[in-house]
Amino acid sequence: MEQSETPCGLDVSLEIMGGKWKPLILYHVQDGPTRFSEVRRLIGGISEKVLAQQLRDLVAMGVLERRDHHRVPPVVDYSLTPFGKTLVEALIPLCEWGNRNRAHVTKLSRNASRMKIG
Amino acid sequence: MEQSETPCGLDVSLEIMGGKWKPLILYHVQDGPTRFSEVRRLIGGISEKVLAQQLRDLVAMGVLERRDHHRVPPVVDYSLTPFGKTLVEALIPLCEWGNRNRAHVTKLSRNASRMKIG
DNA sequence: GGCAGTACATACCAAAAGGTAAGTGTGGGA
DNA sequence: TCCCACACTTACCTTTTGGTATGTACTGCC
Repeated sequence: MEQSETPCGLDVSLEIMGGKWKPLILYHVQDGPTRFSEVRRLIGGISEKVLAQQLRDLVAMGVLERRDHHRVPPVVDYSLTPFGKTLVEALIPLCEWGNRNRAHVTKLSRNASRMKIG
Repeated sequence: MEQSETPCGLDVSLEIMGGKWKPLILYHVQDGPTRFSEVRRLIGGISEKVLAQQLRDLVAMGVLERRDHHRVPPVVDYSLTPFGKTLVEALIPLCEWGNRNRAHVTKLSRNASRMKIG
């Protein structure tokens, strides 16, 4: 990206939210403080280990805030920082694009894997 | 994602453009037909092998079109399909977000790696 | 023949990301 | 005492992605 001549900030955005799970985590936390187990449930299919790791990164990058309620059993929730909210706003178009094109892409994926086999 | 209760199409978008290089490729091809070597130059830091692989995927998913000019030396260019254009449009907010927050994120990255060492 | 330019492909490996299984700490209740 | 719920952590492994080095195909030129 260092040699790019056009202004593209995707390297920056991707540094924060790149990967399989971070975009989804950010999306699902947008409605307010969300508990670890609830984040996991909303996303589906992510292991506790990977979720913990990804949340830790997002907190470190200042887009998520972690609040420990000091209870037993533990109660911890995660919410977007103001900074994080700006990022999620930038993610929404991509989310909507996905929704609009879900059927089409599903078909494409099937065709693509057929071509690989054939 | 299957168990998600809120409509989030990010799984779909990420299926097409997920990963280190695809977003950047899509961004850099938006101005019209772009040759393999030019894509590589614009992006910077990507190997020929990985570029070829990523372009192949994007063509397979119908967001890029490959045109071979049947010359020697070979002349091949890649351009966005109409479908691909809609995707790049959805990527622009993320790109702009990255540009706006580049300095802030650079600082965060430095702090994050310091914390890991310390 | 060798060399050039271009767009790949192949072989093998490194690095990163993700996954499964089991473990830890804490207070509360039976 | 044991068991529970919750949010993690640790150990070890698998899968995916990216990387380096080299090779291939093609025509034209010296």
